[in-house]
Amino acid sequence: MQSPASLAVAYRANGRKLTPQRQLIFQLMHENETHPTAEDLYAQASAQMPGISLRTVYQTLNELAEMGELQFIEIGSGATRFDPNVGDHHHAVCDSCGQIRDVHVRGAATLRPTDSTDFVINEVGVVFRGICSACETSRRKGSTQRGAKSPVQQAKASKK
Amino acid sequence: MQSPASLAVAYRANGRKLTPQRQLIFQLMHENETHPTAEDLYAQASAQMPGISLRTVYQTLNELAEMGELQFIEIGSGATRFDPNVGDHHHAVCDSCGQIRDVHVRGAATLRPTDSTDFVINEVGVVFRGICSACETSRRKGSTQRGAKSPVQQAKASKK
DNA sequence: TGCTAATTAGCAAGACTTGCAAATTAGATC
DNA sequence: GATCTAATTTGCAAGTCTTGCTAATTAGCA
Ligand SMILES: [Mn+2]
Ligand SMILES: [Mn+2]
Ligand SMILES: [Zn+2]
Ligand SMILES: [Zn+2]
Repeated sequence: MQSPASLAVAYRANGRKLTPQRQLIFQLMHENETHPTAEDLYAQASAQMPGISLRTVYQTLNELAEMGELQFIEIGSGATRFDPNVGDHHHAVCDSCGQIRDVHVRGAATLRPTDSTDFVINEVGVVFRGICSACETSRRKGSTQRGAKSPVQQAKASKK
Repeated sequence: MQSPASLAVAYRANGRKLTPQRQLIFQLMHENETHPTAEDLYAQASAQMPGISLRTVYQTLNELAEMGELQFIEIGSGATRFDPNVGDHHHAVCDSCGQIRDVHVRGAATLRPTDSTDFVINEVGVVFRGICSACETSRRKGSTQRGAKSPVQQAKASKK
């Protein structure tokens, strides 16, 4: 699934209706590479469809996830991020700006624990945490780099 | 840091006090292999120290994280789970019961994205999702296994 | 053109976590 | 041991994110 055309098919297959709201959200989500939050999407959707509700955005995202059209990503920075790319890929998270970018990792799919052999693995996810080039650059230019905080701590601190 | 003895040192080093609450939480956390939530810990702590507040549990966990004594784990199932093990290890999450177990993965630390080379990596995390042996067993005994839901969907559904 | 089940919008409420301020206390000082 | 004070704990209000509920609306079908 990638084209809006087959979106109708996917929805019908699930006994669901193809509403303007659903079409818009699906479209916005595929135009967006940033792994946005529901709120992010809501803002974008509102611009093109004034009156659309945040509730509908959440509902649609949940449906699409159920239909296997997208995945949720939780990096512990508050709101859930969503990802229209359900193919084989992984993520690099910048601990400074929170950006999540797609990355590919050779051999990731075949990684296995050296212990816990009695566990049926359905999925392997790799997450890299670090600093993106943009943040690294601005950081060198004398920004106040304080003592190291864990990614989570940082995420939580930035909420304030 | 592992022993309660050095806990005092760690706290002092940070200009902090060694309170009974902090000692208890630290102890409980090291006795616990389940990657419990703050609420889980609060329940355990309350048993031994009636009157301790949930607020204090959260506060202490945050402090310990800042001090590098523990890490937070977010698997998208609601509450944050905490992990007293800050050493090199990874996790296997059961999509059925939510259990998180520690696993080791050979070569995980040296994994690198094949793309995004302009990213300074501080940490590599691997998460396996699947079904634990306990769930797999009970599942075979005719339990009602419904259609596949994503891990997150399942986590959210189980909240209701 | 009507019918009806599905969907939307709006708002209340739930789950988890943090802010705040008054009361308490660990640890230093005398 | 008694005193002092900054740090800590509590309790509760409030914040953030997400979902429950239901009246009004609408897509898709006859
Ligand atoms: Mn992605
Ligand atoms: Mn662990
Ligand atoms: Zn960055
Ligand atoms: Zn299980």
